[in-house]
Amino acid sequence: MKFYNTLHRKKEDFQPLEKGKVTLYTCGPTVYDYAHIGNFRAYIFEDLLRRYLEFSGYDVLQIMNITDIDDKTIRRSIEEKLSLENFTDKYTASFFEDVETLQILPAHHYPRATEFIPQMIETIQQLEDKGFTYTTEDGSVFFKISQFSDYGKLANLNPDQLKSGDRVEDDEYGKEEGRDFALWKGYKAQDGDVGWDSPWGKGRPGWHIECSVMSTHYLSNHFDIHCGGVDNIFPHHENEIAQSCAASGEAFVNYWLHNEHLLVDGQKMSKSMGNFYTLRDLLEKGCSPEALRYTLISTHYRSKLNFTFEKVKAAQKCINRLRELKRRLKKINNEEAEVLSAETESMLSKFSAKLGDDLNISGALGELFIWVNYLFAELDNDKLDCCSANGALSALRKIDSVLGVIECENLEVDDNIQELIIEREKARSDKDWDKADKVRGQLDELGIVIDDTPEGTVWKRK
RNA sequence: GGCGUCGUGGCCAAGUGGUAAGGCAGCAGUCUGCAAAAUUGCUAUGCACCAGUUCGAAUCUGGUCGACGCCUCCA
Repeated sequence: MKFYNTLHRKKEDFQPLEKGKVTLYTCGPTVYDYAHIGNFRAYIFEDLLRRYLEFSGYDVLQIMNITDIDDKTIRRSIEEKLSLENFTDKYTASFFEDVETLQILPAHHYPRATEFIPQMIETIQQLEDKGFTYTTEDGSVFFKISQFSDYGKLANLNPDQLKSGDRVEDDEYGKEEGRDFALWKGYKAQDGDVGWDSPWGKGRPGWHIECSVMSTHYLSNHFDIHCGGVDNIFPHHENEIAQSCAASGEAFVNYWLHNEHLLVDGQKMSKSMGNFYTLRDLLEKGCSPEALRYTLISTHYRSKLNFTFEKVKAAQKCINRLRELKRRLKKINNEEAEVLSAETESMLSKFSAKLGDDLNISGALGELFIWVNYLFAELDNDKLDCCSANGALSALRKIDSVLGVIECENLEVDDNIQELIIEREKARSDKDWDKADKVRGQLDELGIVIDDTPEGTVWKRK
């Protein structure tokens, strides 16, 4: 199994620190708004990684942070006249709802930044004791990059060439050098009633320290994998490395995995362009959660993903095909023993091998569909015995433990749809084809496709 | 300016030296009350362009063109 490690800009064999176990930290949401599908691309990539590691037999411990204290959460909570806690609780809850909707496996812990203020202060104190910091007049504490010789290794930037000033208008916190970053931000009036006491006065933690403290709290100073979006490589992850290594004196993370961004119609998603989608927006537009999941999962994580509704539609068709296969396989006697045919075993091993090559999902799906095509042909020719069918069903379940798109049929049949189907069945048995077709048209408008099989009518999403 | 990614059929996309996986869309046949689904057949002499290495290149080397990202708090 190998992954592309941003730290060395190449694929590397994956060797966990402890045999059979993986410690995984995945950068989570800043809860100041509903997450958009670009955010979810990251979480779904991380979910695929987690599921594949578990599929491969690893015992994974995953931590995801919830950033509930930063400029945006403070500003927005004040705008909405809510306490920071009430404000962030709302969006944290909506995040968890979305995670569930998308069948993302929950992390084992979701630490919130506000729950770790004492630990952050402690770490900043350590850094201060070791001479990595300086304090400014307003009670802010900065990390002094010039003290950390490895700075820039992850982002492949030369720290001496980091321009100071270009994009940093505010030295409101009074740093010595533009490239230094805040560990602790002294209290300012615009922070409202948000602030904690510290050895440096009232204030709040910087963003980067949060991840350093919470990751090592659960996973120890040195752990296996840290994920996030490419935009986090610099400065966020670079700063995390500096803080963590400086504080502990130990190595921090062995493998850094970063996902590329999602584009909408070839362009960056933005509210002003009107191409900004939250999960809720897309569900309202009639996309199914599993089609969205498939869409987000089926492009390699290090490639840019251009989100289009054509892709969602294609994804839905792929899922329908897998579900249809499952339905047909289930029709064959289910009580007998399971036999993995040579084709099925071959598919499983190739599927796994492709994913083992830096999560080559397209290659893996290619192998899956070769097998799917083969099975449909066997089914059509009545060549599949029940034991092989059971084996195939079992393989399908294994595959879905990684993909998470087949079983999650949250097809609660809406009564209206159910009634229409029954109405059409009756018309058909009366050979009232006009009426049957009319009802089918109505269902079509509801996004439902009818499939008359020898065992009765089956329906699915368009 | 520095660092980095990418360019494969109508669309998406795998393939890192041995002669183009897979999905979607499309066309035709079988099946069906008609559909849908499934199935069968068809759809890239070519992988941005040029030159080179090689018996052989989408894959390696050099160059050209084009798209994009990051360079301080955005997944």
